[in-house]
Amino acid sequence: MSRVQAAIDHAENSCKSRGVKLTNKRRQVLSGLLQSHKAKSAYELADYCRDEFGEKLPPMSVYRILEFLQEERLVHKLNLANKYIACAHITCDHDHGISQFLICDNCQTVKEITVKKSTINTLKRSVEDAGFDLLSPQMELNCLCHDCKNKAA
Amino acid sequence: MSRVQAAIDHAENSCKSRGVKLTNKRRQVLSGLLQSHKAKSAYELADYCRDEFGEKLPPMSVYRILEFLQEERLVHKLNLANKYIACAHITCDHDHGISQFLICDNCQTVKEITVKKSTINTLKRSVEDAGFDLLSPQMELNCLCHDCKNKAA
DNA sequence: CAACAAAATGATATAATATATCATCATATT
DNA sequence: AATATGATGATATATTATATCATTTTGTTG
Repeated sequence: MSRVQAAIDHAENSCKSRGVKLTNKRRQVLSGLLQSHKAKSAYELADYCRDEFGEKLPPMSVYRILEFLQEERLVHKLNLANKYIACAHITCDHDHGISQFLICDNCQTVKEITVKKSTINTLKRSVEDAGFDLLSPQMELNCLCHDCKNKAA
Repeated sequence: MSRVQAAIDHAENSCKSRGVKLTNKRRQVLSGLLQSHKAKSAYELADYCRDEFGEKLPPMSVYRILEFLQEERLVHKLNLANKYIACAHITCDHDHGISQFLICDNCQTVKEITVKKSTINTLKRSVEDAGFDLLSPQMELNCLCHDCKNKAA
């Protein structure tokens, strides 16, 4: 079974157990995101669904679906580029921690990594020292992936 | 001398020593950002200049000016909200490190703090372990400031 | 099953953010 | 003054996002 299919199956189960529905359109949008290692905009996803599944999906619907998928923790929004990407941990059953997104400045490949608990705690402390409570940290880090680095050299 | 004026004076000098000009319009946009502890959009800054200085400043010019100010490290873009904020370290002469932006979800106040070298190094290592080189990390953290927290309680 | 309620999606309009491009104005330098 | 460079204006348009009302689909209940 493909990586994409496995992720979709997991998402299906996760939704079922949370009492919400992973409808056909939602599955299509999710698979559009799972397909690639680059983030996609809502409009790109609308195009993808039209081209891939022959279904006209208005951008408005895509936005609603993305909102749903984010609530179900299946998708993240990358604010750096105003695009969306599938959560890398769909197939993990356990609730994962705080994510960092490494975005290659050159090829736009995105990699999601999880930070250590201790680093998070350090962070939390410095935030609290500054008079704030951390709600939902999400770091988007401008990087150069080693593939691109090597090509450039 | 006011905090705003002090910052503008510093910016002035910094630009001079870098061989670029802090023009009138650029100064106006910068002062619009220095004025508040909340981030402002390019269009809000255009309005601000019109209202405050009676100068019609087209959004296109604001974007160019913001680009200039970012290059001169006087201004940051907050991607979380697609808004802009003055650098908190304009009046420090030394080059500051990597910034975290704490954004209150409730009142939109932004506070810029600098992370410790050791935390940065930890971060760098985990990024490199994942096959990426860190270019310019900027963390924008969704927070609740203690003022709002106390009011809510 | 019919009737109703709730959830999902469609359609349309419009707002907000951002970029591309060419024209004009201001300022330095010779 | 002539010219070059940098800054700004004007305009068009692209891109991302939200608001709102209509329609369709699905689920529940009598």
